[in-house]
Amino acid sequence: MADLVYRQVMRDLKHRIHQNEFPNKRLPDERSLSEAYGVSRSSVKRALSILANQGLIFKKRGSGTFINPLYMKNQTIFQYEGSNLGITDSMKSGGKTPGIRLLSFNVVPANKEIQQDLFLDEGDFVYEIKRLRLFDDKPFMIETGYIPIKIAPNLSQATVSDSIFNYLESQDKVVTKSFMSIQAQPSTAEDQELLHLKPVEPVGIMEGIFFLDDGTPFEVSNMRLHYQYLNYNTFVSLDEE
Amino acid sequence: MADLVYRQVMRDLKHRIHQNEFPNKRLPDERSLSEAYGVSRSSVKRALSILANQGLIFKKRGSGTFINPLYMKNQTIFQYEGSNLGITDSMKSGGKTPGIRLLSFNVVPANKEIQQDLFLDEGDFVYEIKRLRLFDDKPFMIETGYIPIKIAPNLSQATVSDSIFNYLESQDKVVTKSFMSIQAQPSTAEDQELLHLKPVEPVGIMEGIFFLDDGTPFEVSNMRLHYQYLNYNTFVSLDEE
DNA sequence: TAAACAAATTGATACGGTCCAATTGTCTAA
DNA sequence: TTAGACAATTGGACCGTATCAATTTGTTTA
Repeated sequence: MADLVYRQVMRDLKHRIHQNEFPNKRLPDERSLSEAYGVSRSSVKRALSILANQGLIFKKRGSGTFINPLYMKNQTIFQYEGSNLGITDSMKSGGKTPGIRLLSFNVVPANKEIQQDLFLDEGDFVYEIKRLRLFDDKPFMIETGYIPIKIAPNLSQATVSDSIFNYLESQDKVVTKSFMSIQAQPSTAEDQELLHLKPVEPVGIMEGIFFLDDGTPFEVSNMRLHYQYLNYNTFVSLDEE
Repeated sequence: MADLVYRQVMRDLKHRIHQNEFPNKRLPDERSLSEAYGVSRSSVKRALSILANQGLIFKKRGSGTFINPLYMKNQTIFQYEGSNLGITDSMKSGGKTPGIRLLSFNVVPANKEIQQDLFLDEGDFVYEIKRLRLFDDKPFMIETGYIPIKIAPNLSQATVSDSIFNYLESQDKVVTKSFMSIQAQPSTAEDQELLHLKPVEPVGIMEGIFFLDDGTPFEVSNMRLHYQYLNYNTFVSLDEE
């Protein structure tokens, strides 16, 4: 994984950018980089185009390749790079202690919507996992997830009380894609109780469908977040590449 | 623009997918496509990789390329493709009538945060444009935008009462990238008045920094949305390409 | 019949070449 | 002095090839 040429170039450039090796905010041209690294120009292009998609650099034909000044100026807002899909891991990386309290754990027939989202048939069953997520012992999110039993037939109460994504990895299944939808709503009585919210305080809603590597939809998840913990950052590019 | 080979292939494949030309959810292999379209395999790969990033298809080495079942089953949630950055255009595409009411229009010195976001120096001035956005005559969003005067020296009250992005296009400046941050908050008294909200109803906050094609940060915008209108959808992939 | 192996299929990586398009700087002519 | 022509630089598009790796399929073997 770490030996791919374009990834090496990508990583090295990222590193050099962080080291402020290009104070004039301008990278060497592609042909020079190709020669300097001893790789083909195609590989350099590939590395650069990934960095551009991540918002680190901007390419301008006829002029050169430049570092996004914002990326250097305010690194905190740019935490997007290498973003994590799983909640547990995202938290850990912040150096805080994540916690999980299992609220309920059932097997139920999939309703119409879930059938559609998870590509199931009439009569298929799913786990319904309702969990309260904690952050340094403070509850911040109510999560209701649905997972087809035929994809993970061995889910136990113990497994589900920990990170499901970590469990999956141990089964050689990797979640690398997801479709997310973000909304806001007034809090319900249950929200207020579980998340310690005042009546005027809202919840953020994140609904996600998570996919395995091969495109199989694996889980639909409905997350109700304490509003102060919802902060979704993303770099949007309309280049369609 | 429309004559690029990989875009033609991409568009044609997208079209054929919509026409349900691949009922077995499987696309022809890359080599066949290359031959059928009379283009190189590289171009086919490029087209396919864009479609994969958009979540339309999944590629599986050694097996083939498959259509994301969700993409066909529920097209409404997948409106992401070809997403629009500008508010006005996004609305129009929905077949509804967008409206703008100018609340205030001033030139003010950029504060520290704006200086940082827009890469300005101490003492630089920016337009401060506060507008109420309407949707079929119903207010749904309060937008406060800041634009450096040195980038758009000729902004007039009339210009600003219409779509700024459309104005930019007429000046041959294109906005293709943005950095967005999404949050939720209880509504303030002003929110409640302008957006017709009850006290318990929240607002969605979208903050965005918009970039011109060459990477120049062009505008910071703070958008307070009626919570029922905040619905941000996105396809997330951890492949880093 | 089932397991092991071999071959064909299919996408991934990487190279290097050709030509094009946008930008910038320079030189020239009015 | 300035406007326009020209050349050099730099990224973009596209092609074709070679090789590798994962998966599936077919065949052989125990």
